[in-house]
Amino acid sequence: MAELTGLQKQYILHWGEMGTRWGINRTVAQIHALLYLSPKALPAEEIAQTLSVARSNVSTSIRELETWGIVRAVHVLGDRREHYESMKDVWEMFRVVIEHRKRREIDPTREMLRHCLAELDPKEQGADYTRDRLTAMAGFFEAVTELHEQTKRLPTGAVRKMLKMGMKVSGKKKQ
Amino acid sequence: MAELTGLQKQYILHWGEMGTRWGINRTVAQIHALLYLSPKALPAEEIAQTLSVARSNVSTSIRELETWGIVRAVHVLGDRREHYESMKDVWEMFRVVIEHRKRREIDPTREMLRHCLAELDPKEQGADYTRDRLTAMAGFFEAVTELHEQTKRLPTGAVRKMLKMGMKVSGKKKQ
DNA sequence: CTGTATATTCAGTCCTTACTGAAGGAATGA
DNA sequence: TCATTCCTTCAGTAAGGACTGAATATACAG
Repeated sequence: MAELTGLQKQYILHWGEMGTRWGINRTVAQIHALLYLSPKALPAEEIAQTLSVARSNVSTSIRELETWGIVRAVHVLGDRREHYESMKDVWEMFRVVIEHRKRREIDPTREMLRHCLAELDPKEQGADYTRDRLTAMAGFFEAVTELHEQTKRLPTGAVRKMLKMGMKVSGKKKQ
Repeated sequence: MAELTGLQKQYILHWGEMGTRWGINRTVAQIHALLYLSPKALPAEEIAQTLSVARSNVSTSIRELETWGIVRAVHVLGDRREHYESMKDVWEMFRVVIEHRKRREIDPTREMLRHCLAELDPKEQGADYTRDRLTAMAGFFEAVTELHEQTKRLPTGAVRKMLKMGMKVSGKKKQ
C-alpha cells in the first residue's frame, strides 16, 4: 500500500470529499477509504505518509473510527506498532454507522418531541395547533425508530436480500 | 406568532441544534421549525425579530428552504411583503429532503464507483482485491438507490402504513 | 417621477472545527 | 538503567462556514 494506484487515489479523494457532505471529517473519511482498500492492516506512520497528514491527525482520526467500531488495531508478529484494519463487510459497516448516528441524530429529537407533547398545556394559546404539528413530527420519528428496530434484528444477508427483491407490502394487518 | 411560548422556543432551539448535526445550518433549521409550528405564513422581518437574527440571514436561509421545496412564499391581501409558510405534511417533507440529499450525497459516489470499476485495469497491482472491495461498496450504493426508487413511487400514506405494520419479507422471488 | 417599503447581495468579521508540530508518556529491548 | 520507538495530548494556527450590516436593487403607492 506504500504507493497508491490512480484508482485508489481517486477513491480515497472522493471518499474524503463526500465525507464532508456526510458530516464526517475529511481525514477520517480518507483514512477509512485507505484502510478499506488495503488488503493488509497498516501502521499509523504509513497512513500519515500515504495521505500526507500529520501523524497526530492520524492518531485522533483512527480513534474516532475505532469508537464507531469500523476500524480496529491488530498486531503483526515482530512489529511493535499497531496496525489498523477496516471492517470489510460493507453492509455490517453501514449498519454500525447508522446505529451510531441514529443514537446521536434521531433519539434526542424523538425524546424532545415526547417531552414537549407531555408538557403541552391545553390552555395555552394555540395549543391544539401546536399539538397537531408535534404529533405529526413525533409520528415520523417513532416510525423511523421502529423501522430501525426491525431491520437491525435481521442478519446482514436478509437486509440485502430484502432490498434486492423489493419490499412487499402485505395487505393484512399485523395481528 | 409574535411571542413564542416556552414550548415553541424549546422546539425551535432543539431543531436548530440538531440541524447542525444533520448538516443543516442552525438558522435554516430554526426558521424551518418556526414556520412549521406557525399556523400562518410569516414575513421575513417577523422571522428575523422572533429568532434574533439579521434580516439578510433570513433572506438567504429562506432561499435555501425554498430550493429544497419545503418552504414557499405566499401573499396576503393588502400586504406587499412576502409571507413564508412551511410544508406541513411531515412525510412528504422528509421525502423531498431525502430526495435532495440523495442526489447530493449518494449519486456522486455511486457514479464514482461505477466509473472506477469500469476503469480498473486487471493487470495492475492487486486489481482483484480492489475490484472485490469496489464491487461490494457499489452493491450497497446500488441497493440504496433501488430502495429509494421503490419508496418514492409509493404515495406518502403507503410508506407510513408499511412502516406501521412492519416490513414483511416475502419468501418468493419477484418474477 | 419621487419616496418608501421590502428584498437581495456582498465584503468583512466572528466562530467553530480541523490540523500541525512540539512535548510528554508508555512500552520495549539493550 | 538508558535509548529508542511509537502513541497520545494539547496549545496554537489555519481553514471553512455562518452571520452581520451596509450598500444595492426592486417593487409599489402617491
